[in-house]
Amino acid sequence: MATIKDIATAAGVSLATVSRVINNGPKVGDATRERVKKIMEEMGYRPNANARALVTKRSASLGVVIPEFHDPFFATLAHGIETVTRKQEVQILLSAGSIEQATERRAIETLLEHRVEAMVVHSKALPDEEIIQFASQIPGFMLINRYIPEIANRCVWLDNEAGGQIMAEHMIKQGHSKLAVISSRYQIADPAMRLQGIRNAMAEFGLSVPDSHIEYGTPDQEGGEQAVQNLLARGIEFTGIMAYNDAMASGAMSMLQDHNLEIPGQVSVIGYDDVLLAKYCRPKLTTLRYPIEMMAARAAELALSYASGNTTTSEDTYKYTPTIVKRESVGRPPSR
Amino acid sequence: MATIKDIATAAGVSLATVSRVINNGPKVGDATRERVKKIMEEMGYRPNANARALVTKRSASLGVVIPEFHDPFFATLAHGIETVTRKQEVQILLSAGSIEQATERRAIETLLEHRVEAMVVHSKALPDEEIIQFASQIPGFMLINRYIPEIANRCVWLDNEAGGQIMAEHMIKQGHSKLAVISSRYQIADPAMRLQGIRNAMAEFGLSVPDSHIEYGTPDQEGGEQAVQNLLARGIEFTGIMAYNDAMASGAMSMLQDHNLEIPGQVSVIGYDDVLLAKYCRPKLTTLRYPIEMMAARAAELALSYASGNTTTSEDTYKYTPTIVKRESVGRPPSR
DNA sequence: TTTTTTAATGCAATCGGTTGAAATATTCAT
DNA sequence: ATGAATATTTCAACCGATTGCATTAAAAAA
Repeated sequence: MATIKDIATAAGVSLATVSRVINNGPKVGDATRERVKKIMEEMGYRPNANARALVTKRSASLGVVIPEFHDPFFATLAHGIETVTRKQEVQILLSAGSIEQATERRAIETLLEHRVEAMVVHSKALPDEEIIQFASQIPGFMLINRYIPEIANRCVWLDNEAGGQIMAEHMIKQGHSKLAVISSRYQIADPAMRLQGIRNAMAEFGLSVPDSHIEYGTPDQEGGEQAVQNLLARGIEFTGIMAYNDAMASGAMSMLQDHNLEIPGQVSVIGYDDVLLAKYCRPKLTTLRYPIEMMAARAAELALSYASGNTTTSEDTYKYTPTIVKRESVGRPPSR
Repeated sequence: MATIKDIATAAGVSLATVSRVINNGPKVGDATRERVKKIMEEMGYRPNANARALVTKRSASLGVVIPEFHDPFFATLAHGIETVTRKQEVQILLSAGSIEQATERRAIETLLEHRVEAMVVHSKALPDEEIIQFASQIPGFMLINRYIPEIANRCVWLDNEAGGQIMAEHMIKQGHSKLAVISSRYQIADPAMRLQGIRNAMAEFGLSVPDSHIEYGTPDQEGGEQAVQNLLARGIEFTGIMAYNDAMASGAMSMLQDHNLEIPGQVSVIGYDDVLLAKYCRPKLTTLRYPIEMMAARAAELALSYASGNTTTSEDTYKYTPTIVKRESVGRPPSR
């Protein structure tokens, strides 16, 4: 592959001049510029991004750490980031860290080795201190879906508790009082916060969620199916189910339907996240909109902005609150 | 960020020695090795991947070009790649090219600038010659989901025609003879090939697909909904629908259900791809399994292998054939 | 103890660019 | 025509590593 030196030789000019042509720098005569450009074209020259990053200390790329691509939620997140990197002509360097301390750490370190000056990180496993450490080390470090007060202006996050509250309030206002909860068994903050929000709302109306009405499962369709199965097997009575996410909600619906329970006629189901699936399943899922794409885009913009030297003017905080999306899976409880 | 020189100074040794410690090279005394390691640890040293790539001409990363992350199909593809890069400690550099010549080309060129020696490319818009050109330029270039005879050993692809055939045969064997087709309106090879396969199968049984029974739409849920709407509006009679992909199939099912048509009681629907959605929708979709994750992993392995100097022993070809996944959306046609 | 052999370390060139300062060429006003 | 001002172009140092070769120190053999 042709180097800048080859071009310089072919064009009969110095390296410096070629470099200036490449970067559309000033101080190059029009004639020379054209000639060099033509030769670059002919020789199929491509600047070496590594060499460039080395000397400029800028990499024109944004690092992203997510647990996995597979999950539609993270795919949407990635898509949000992509919309801004595309606009800014920045590359995406992806590193997957699967909700495990070691892999998350490794993922960030790899990005660090590539000297990406901006990164959007989704980390649930690393302790606060370590994240703070990274954030202070990397100007363009942005944390998504997690809030750490010490680095508030580096966090783009969703108010999970508010979401839980909104979810429960909606169900209660529809007339439900016997509500079951399907939560995630993973020990990260989110399920706990959503549950707390639910509890708050229930308390507000003088209700509560007995432990017997809470089932924990893997946060996917199977988890949802099993949870409902358990609930049913234990003979729990409920007219509504609040799920940790849409996948679980969808699994729950499947299982309910298998037991010939009508949705929302006999049981209402509400999800969380509003991923694609919510629109595709039947009945269409009433859920909470997690504006992850927008949030991811915001995080990417901020990361890039901080990386290029900007600092927050105020102690901005990037908190988002989910909103309810009413579709078909929630209705009034059976009158009986 | 500390450089190798800082470490060398701190440890009182030369750059070369530090470099050897980093790379676990030979020719370093045990005592020195330990001392240097300790200092690297203390100073939080991270080798600069750019500098390294520059001198070694190897980047330890794999480039990926896909149209978008959002689509579950491509998310799965990316996931397949990730399983192998994770194992081989290789980074993923993602570049999105949205089924447009210009962006696809740009995406590949960007990867080229980063001197990634291995890449997995999903390109539908670039002409054969250009792809061949890239392939000859880049030893580790692998093309996924497209077959170009001249570079057969660089292609990992699905036999779309066979898929169409299997799909139609299955429907016919179930007893269907009045079949409608919902295809994609995008002018890429895939829809045409799937349709051809369908035609072949029909012909085999003395049947055919009149143009009136084919609807074209965007390859997503809306497209599927509209297609069915059109079919119904035109008063076409059919007992089965063969969709271009699962999203369209799911849209089709929604619309059929909105018209109180039972699936599969009155109308059977078959999809293509077997993405997550197929399991989540109701009734669960009978579809063709597109082993994209496995294929992507294979492509990534090959890319990495070619990149590190291996060549194919034979004129291997990496063709995959879809298999049918029987779920709930296909049954016998109404006896009437 | 001296000479070989082997192990450990350092030197210095190199990868492909960027960029401030110096050198050279060109243009303009006088 | 001449010196000053301005526009082009080149020089050379540097970014942070790797690596073949030379050098030095230590261990083994004579």
